[in-house]
Amino acid sequence: MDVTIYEVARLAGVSIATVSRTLRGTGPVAPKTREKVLKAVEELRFTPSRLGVSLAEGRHAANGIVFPNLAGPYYTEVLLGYEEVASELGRSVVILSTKGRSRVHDLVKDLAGRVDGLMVFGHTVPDDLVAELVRMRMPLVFVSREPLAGADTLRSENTASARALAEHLLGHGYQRFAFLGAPIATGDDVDERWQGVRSVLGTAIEAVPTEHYTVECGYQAAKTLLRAPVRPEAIVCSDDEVALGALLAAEELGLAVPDELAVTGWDDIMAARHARPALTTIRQPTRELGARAARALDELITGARDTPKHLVLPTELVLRASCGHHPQEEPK
Amino acid sequence: MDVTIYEVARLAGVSIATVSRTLRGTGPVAPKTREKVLKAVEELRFTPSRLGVSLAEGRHAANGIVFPNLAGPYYTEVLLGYEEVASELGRSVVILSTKGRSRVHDLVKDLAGRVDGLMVFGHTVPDDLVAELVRMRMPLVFVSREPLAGADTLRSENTASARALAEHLLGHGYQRFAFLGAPIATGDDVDERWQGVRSVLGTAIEAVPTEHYTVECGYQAAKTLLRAPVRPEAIVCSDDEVALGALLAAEELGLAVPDELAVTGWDDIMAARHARPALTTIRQPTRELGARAARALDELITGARDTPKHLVLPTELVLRASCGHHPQEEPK
DNA sequence: TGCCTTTCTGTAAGCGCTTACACAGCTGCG
DNA sequence: CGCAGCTGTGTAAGCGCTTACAGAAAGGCA
Repeated sequence: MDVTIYEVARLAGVSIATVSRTLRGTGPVAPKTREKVLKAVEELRFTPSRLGVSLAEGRHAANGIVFPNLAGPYYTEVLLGYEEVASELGRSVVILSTKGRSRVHDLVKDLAGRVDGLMVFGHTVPDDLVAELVRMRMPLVFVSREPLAGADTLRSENTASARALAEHLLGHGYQRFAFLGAPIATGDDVDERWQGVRSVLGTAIEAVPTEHYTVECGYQAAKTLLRAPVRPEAIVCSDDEVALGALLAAEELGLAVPDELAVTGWDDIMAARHARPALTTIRQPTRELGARAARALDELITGARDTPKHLVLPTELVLRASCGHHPQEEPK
Repeated sequence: MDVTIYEVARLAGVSIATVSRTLRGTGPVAPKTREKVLKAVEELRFTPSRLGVSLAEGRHAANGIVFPNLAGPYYTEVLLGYEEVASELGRSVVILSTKGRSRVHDLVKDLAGRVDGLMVFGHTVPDDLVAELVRMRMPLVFVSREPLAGADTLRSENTASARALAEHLLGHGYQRFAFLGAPIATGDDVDERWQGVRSVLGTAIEAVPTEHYTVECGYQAAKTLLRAPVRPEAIVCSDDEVALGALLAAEELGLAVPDELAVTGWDDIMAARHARPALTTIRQPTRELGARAARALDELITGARDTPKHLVLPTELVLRASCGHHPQEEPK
């Protein structure tokens, strides 16, 4: 990244404008001139400076993404879908993880200065900053968050599948339930799941918070819960990782799953399939979430669309062994 | 990102140089002037354009990272460690996934134009491009690749732990082995693992290739392998995902693990712990790999160091149920 | 042959910052 | 009182590109 357009121009015996035109294909260039320029470019191994181009064009050709962490497969998958499409559209992806960070505000702001648009998970960015970004017309797509004005939102369906799950569990004959991993923020995915489940089970289900949505926290909370004098027959978990923790706790306490205790997860991460018993869960179209976010962002950035869009993608109930026995049962 | 330093200067009644100096803290500024400037900045909600700053400073304040994909937890963890430290050092992270991409050459080149330094996994970048990047003195750190001139390399230990694993398996009394997920590139991690294992087991172990290092491919290859007239007593897998596939295949074929078949993985991903039987594997310091890469890159970028460094991080054998029964055995 | 187009190329003005350099106004000392 | 030495500020030259505009060369037509 040392040789500039000037040196190419000098070597080719033309002006920098001609070099630029040749390389970008804008404006007419005589075949002979083009040849000279290309030869000089080749010889000097010239690559236009991204900085120069961006400054002149007034665009970064890059997208940002803000996520809490990448620990689980969920965020990873979304990120992959996002990066793939962004790359297809000629944009790089700049990442920012907020987990365990102070100064999130500054970090996000810095990120915003490097990109043409931003995808944000849930509530990882403080509300006042969101407002500021909206005000300065930064193209924004939120994933897994309730709709808000001035930005796209993209979610996977939670309430209906939560109901379906709850009804399936009722079908198994369970009567006492717990929801492990109670919602932390109103309007986020977990909150919707909780609302959906409760709308079916009513007072038969009790919300049990966990500190984080991790295996470890799920394990701790489940151990406490399962040691209580009256324990639930089925534990609906906020996500697969918490559910895996619950499985560990059950195993440790000598409770057979699903015979003595049913457990369900959410997301269908890889470990869900490999756990024993395999985890009943709800599959999200993670990859597509990311891909759609990238496309939506592109529309906003290019100005192909200027009214926010709010989309909800369908999910799928995946029945495995952890919620009870299914002789010939037809998955809904 | 609309208001420029000129407008701030005008509003504050000073020159742009003074604004710049105030904001950066370079050079002296009279208290009263500073006040005026800060007030104007506040009022206009001014944030310096990253592009302008970078162009003038001649640096991006960003690092790149090239990985094959993010499917498994391995790359994810490394990425997280990398991003965390990079962010600490004031650098953003621009990602590039090469999986399923044509034009990798162009994509990497574009990436190189956006960052001050690059971390690259294994052999994801074509050799000629690597040579070119080295030639143009782009700071480079390779992870999980054999040392090469002109760049840092960072690996986790493979050979010794492979030997330890092989010896442990011999201790269980097994005599026929297979290595599932045979090395694809010479000098990469898997190759080293294979070499290490073979150096102990010699002709008692046979290499069985898989198309990719995934659960699916491991499953397919294992099924074929286990149906053969003479099947191995222990399968050493190139990584955990392949091993999980092997577990699935064994289950499907009605083979009890570990009683009729031992299986081991590599990496210690989350699913390894939750599989049943839990997977014996070798833990890599993934997070630290990323963190160290970011620091090494920083040294190279700032010029604190100019001779390449080649580092190997230790790994740890994690004994679980899948390799056989351990009554009171002391893990090595 | 002369003039109007077209085609091609160069000049120069940004894009938004940083910073070397010059200079003005003060302070303090001999 | 004069001058060296500060401190504080502005001017202007980049950083590496894109592109509007203008002008030169060449071709077409009457």
